[in-house]
Amino acid sequence: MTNKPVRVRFAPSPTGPLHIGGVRTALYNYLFAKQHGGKMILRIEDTDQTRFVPGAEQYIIDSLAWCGIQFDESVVNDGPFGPYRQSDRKSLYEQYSDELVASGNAYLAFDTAEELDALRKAAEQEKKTFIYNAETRKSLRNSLNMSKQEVIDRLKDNEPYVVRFLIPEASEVVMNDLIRGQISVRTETLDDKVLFKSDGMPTYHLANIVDDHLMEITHVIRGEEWLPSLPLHVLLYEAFSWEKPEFAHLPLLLKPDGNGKLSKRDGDRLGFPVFPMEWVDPKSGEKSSGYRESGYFADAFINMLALLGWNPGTDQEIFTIDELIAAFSLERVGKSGAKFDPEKTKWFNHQYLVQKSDVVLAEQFMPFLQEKGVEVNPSQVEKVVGLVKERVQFVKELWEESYFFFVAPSSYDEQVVKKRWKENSGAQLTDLAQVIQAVDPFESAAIDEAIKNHITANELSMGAVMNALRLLLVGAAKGPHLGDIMAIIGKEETLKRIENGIKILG
RNA sequence: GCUCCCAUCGUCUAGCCUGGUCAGGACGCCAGGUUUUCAUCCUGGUAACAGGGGUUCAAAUCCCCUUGGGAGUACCA
Repeated sequence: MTNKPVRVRFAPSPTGPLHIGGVRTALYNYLFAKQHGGKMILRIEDTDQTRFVPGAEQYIIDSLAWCGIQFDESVVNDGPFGPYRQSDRKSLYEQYSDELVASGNAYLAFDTAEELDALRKAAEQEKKTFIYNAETRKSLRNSLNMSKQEVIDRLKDNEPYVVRFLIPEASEVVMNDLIRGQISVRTETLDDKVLFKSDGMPTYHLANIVDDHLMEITHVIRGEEWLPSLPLHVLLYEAFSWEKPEFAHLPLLLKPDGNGKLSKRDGDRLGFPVFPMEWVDPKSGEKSSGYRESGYFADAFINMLALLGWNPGTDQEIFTIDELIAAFSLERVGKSGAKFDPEKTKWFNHQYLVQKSDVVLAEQFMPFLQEKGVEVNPSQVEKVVGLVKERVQFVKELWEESYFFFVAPSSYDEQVVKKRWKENSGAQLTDLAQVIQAVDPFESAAIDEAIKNHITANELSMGAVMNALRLLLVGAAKGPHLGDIMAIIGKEETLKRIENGIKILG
């Protein structure tokens, strides 16, 4: 490991929304950078102009901001190593491509895409894979097989060409991965990847190495899908005689059912979001749900993601972002893919919801109340939220557990009526209403005491009376302590509900 | 097909490097308890070292094979 200041980058391609696997990669980069007092860089890798999706770059920026992942240098937050969008760095790459050709590490190839396609198809017919390598490159149309003059003539004729990396023959590439340890591959199995495309843009492989070098990236933390191209990247660093960064390839996020990499489609198919924020495809108009819109807290979402593939080695599961920064380490990132569990994500959200103050929750609950046409003062909502927050996972579920604080029951749960409403219930509650009427001040403890005394004095059944009372006040067999409910809705409303209920149920 | 990576409860995982605790925790599920209801909460339970060979007094742990899974295999990233 070097002792240079840590610089890591998250380098997405703006070809669509960022899914949770990408968010996790960004998160691990962020945690690593923060822990080491280093810099976190966002670099947009848009070297493929054919895959440009409008809005994707902004989506990436916005959703990471929602997650609380901040960048020290990015397309919107310029720094000393910019620009941070590869299309804006276009003019930079050709010289490096040329340098590799000049040093004999790369060559020009004039094969057309159609020719190569045909070759691949033919190979496939024989159950083989066409590889542009030592075996085949000698019989293809490239500068290795041409005289200098022929190459010059073709260039003069503006014949399209690509630059391919010349994979060294018969040697072993030995690589180190911070998570997996040493990995080695024989160069015979590698192919001469295109570094520079005929459209004047570099491929990912070239741009990524050049930019990581120029931006002085010290640690490349990326998804495991990049592991197969690590040998190429290592060879590229060696061809340039550049110092390589450390590499860490993160295990993949797998779909909850069956196998395979988690993909866009899985989310709405299985009923949970795969994106941090809602995304509307600009072409099809198709909508994909997001964690933010589904009611997840950003900190709960991040906490859940952090534990998916990494663990602290202790029993702690709830972490603030600062605790994550302090505890994170690449050494404790697992090697195997993790199936994403939507249920546990909800549990995390519940944990965070309960921890939030009543003031904050009331504030977030207000819009839902307004939507229901309920008018209440904030302090009232705070009290209600405090009483019911343990019962829900999401703010939006608060209504279902607390509507009876705001509106009188319009109907009574049939099952409960059957079970709790007896012939004498009406008479008992009429008497009880008298007792309640007399309570002053109208506070939970005082109400409880009055009711208890009344029940004891008259030798009534606590369960029978209270359950019937709950039915009239709530309309169902649910809700917090009855004394608390009555105190909050007030004496007048309490009596009204009792009277009204007796009228209906008899 | 080929190359590379991976393999502990249904899921996330600890334990593996430095062999020797009934293989630990969490989510889920089930049961019991608390409670005037429901939920929370508390207690308990369910459930795993993929298989086979070695090495060793002793293997989840070290080695090999098999099987299974994943990724990559574009002038995409």
